[in-house]
Amino acid sequence: MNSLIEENYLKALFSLSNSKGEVNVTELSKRLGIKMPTVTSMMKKLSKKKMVFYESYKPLRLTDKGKKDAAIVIRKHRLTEMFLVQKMGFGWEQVHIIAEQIEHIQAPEFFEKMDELLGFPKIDPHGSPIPDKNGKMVWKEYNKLSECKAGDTIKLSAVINTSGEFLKFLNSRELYLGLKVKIKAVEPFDNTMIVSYNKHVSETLSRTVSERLLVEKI
Amino acid sequence: MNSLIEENYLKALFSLSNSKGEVNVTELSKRLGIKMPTVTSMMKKLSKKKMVFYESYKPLRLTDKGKKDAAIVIRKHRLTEMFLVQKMGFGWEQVHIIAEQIEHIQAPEFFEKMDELLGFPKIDPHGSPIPDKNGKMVWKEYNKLSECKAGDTIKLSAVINTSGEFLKFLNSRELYLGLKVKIKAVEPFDNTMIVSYNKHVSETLSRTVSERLLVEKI
DNA sequence: GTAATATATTAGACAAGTCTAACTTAAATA
DNA sequence: TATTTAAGTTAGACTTGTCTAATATATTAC
Repeated sequence: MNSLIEENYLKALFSLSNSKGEVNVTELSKRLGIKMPTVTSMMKKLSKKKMVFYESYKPLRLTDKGKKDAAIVIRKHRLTEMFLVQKMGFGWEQVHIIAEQIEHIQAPEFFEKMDELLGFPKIDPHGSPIPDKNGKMVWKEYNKLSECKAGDTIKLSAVINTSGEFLKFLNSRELYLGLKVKIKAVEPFDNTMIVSYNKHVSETLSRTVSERLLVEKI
Repeated sequence: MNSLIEENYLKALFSLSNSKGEVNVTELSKRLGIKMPTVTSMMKKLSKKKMVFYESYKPLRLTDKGKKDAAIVIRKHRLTEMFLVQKMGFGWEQVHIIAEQIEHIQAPEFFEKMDELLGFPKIDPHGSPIPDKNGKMVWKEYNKLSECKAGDTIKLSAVINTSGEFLKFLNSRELYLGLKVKIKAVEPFDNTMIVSYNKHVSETLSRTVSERLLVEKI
């Protein structure tokens, strides 16, 4: 079992590893707002617990166990955020700080239940994958279509919040996962997108739609 | 701001004071599973913080501030339990340990939201009052009617889980708060109660009903 | 009212997590 | 390559919350 504080180190190390590749003590120290000597001593401790590979002056790396434990904390964070928004009516801007606390609750059933009530989402509304209860996660961070700009060519990769209505809409326009789409223009006024794909030379997608489509740039 | 650990001391002291009147170090120590010298030193600390009145060898007493802070933790605990049961589908036996952790989350909005989603309950399903967000609580612990026995005379004091259906049922039998009721018999088989009140010489109440009625013994 | 017992406190140690100051190693630069 | 600078570590102190052993105060019983 990891302490709350150990969990925070693991989580920070996990997300830094994913965005930067190699992680050094300075970066981890900055991310956590904790001085370097403290970080060093925690790395030694986590090394003893087989959570990180640590050698003096070498970059920091999580072990498989460390990765798993970190992913589970991230899972709890993301499920909590979604639960707060979708089931309790909070706004997205409010939920991060609450989830930072709830992610440390030790009660797997609690998060299983959230997962169930949310319909077992695989990706959160930011396009970040939600690890499963064993810490396994689909390896990709997606962008929202709404964040792309005119001229981009992208591949549709996932959808958020798969309501029947939305899926029906996608079907009606022959939009499916894996599809290559070119963004022809973006209306500055209401962010409506004009796109083309396959035989569809000019299709209009509202902001409501483009925010629910996750894509990879090509 | 109190630490999680301070909160646990306050909570324990609060509930012991309510059930026993005077509280001594031994009792608090037993309740918390923490050795007496540790308790003594925490009492000194909480005394410095104006949370408890502490004098060597004297009984322990919470200050108004201490009571308020304790009541807020209890509020969070009780709201969490109700939320877990009523909104997330947990069983009553599962929720206590989870609530013990969530009660320490520092995010008033989170508990306000639970309160709202639960319809601002004043009493939890055990008949214990839920303090308001300022730590004020109605001073009474009720018993469930279902826990009374044949021969008891009681006063109906509160109802749990006030669905429209249930209120309609109470109305139809002319059962109202404040009513004096005599328990004539309890069926050992299904716990059905035979009661009399006013002009109703013999009325039958199912277990489902008697578990939702909170009473005071007379 | 004194002895025995129960209750409470003091003193000192320990673990976790933090810090600052001083020192070491590695990397960058001239 | 020698030097300067950046990065990392060691040493030692501090805080919070815990413990055990020893001591002090109340309470109970005779």
